[in-house]
Amino acid sequence: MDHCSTCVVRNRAICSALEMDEISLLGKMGRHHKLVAGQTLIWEGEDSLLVANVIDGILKLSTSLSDGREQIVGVVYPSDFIGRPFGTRTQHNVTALTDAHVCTFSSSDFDRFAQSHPELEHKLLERTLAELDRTRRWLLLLGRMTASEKLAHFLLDMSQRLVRPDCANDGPVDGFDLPFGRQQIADILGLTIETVSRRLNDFKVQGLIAVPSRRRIEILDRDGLEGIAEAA
Amino acid sequence: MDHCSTCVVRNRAICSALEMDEISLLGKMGRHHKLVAGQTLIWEGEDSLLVANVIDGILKLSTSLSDGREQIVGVVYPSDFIGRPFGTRTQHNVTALTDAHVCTFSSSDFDRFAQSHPELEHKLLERTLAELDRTRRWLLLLGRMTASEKLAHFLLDMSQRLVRPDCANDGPVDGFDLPFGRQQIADILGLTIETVSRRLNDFKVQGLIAVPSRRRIEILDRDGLEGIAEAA
DNA sequence: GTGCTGCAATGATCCATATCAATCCCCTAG
DNA sequence: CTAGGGGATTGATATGGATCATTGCAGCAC
Repeated sequence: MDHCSTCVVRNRAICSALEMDEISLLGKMGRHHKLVAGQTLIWEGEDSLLVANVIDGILKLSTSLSDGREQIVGVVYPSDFIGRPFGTRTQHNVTALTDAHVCTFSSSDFDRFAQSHPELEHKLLERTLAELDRTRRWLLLLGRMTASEKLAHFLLDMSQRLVRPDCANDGPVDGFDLPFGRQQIADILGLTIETVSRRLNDFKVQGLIAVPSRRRIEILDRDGLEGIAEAA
Repeated sequence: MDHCSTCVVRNRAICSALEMDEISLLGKMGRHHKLVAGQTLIWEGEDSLLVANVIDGILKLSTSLSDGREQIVGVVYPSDFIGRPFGTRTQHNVTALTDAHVCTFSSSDFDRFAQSHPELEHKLLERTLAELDRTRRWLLLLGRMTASEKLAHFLLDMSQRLVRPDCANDGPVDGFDLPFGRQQIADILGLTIETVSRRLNDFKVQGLIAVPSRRRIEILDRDGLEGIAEAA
């Protein structure tokens, strides 16, 4: 597969510290993949050592127990990295939630490139530290919050994340389309579909949100929601 | 405060990629602190930009809600790093669980040093990636496991982590002293003290463990515990 | 239109864990 | 020795969310 010019261009955002010809070098090493919604890129326990860069679309990282209980452990957006460089196997499934484009690298190619480009490693470190912080806040949510608090947090978080990429990014939006079905929301928050549905309905009744269609959410009373989400 | 030779020596473990004189340079920038059990090094929301390296002892990272509910989001062992370099504030409390020694650096000093020592950044990246994986597995535990499963996992995890530093590290040990009280176990697992106590007692009755004193645990039937902890 | 199919909403009931309330058991001070 | 105190255990009860079952509804094929 030839190198993909989209990857080359998009990698610019991530490798902004590198000069142009090095960016295209990285781009040439990558392979471009189209994923359809629901398609899994990496399986938990699979031994393909793969690293990727999301060009477009939204993906989930998930792990599950043998009896089918599933927990989503991360949601990945355009320009984010996927996978585990430096010789360790990826620990979770990576599945596209929407149609998506990714640029994959063999872990060893990427490692070699990264080792000789400290600026890239630095960026990666900053991102990883930020992701770790986000994941730790998520622990608080899963371990100590009620269903309503979880959902309020989730909706407020989504309103900040799901800004349309084509528009100027100026803060949270009050109406957005979730890339998740109810089951996935449940798997993010450690709840069941039914509880998600009921608490969402509570919010509707209380006039905090409107749900004009299955996946569409409109926040009507942001302060009210924040009141439920409470203090950090 | 003078630079601390212990820090210089211990930093060797972390900065093994660096030559000796650079290690002592880093050591010289650090300040050595003694912490007593229960003492808090960094408060959530405090604006001290601080980074540290644990020399000795065990510390917890925790966040809490305004009404007092607390979640431990990380446990830190000797040689681990604490804090958030590169300009972001630490997001959680850092509290010593045992008496501890740490070597602190001002975030800006550390950043400057790290930027010019890619080997250090690389190590830090590897550690951060590993910690992220561990934290994501913890999400599964908090979101989808029952109290018994949580506790079984916890005990098995402890038996691997709490190898005595003075002994050869050859795998998990079946008897160990927890550095946590019941409340802290509860705050790690997202449970209440009472539930921790009861499930622990179940394990005792089932002959899986013995609890000769408050903080001591002896694993009598490892396979049995693993059966409860189930599949990943 | 009719019927199917898959998700979401609603309802009824159950149960694991939280909550509230006593003890109990070291451990230390005197 | 006794007394006091903080953590841990144990007990009784409440409840949030899970579970099981049904119904509703939008999209699509025919």
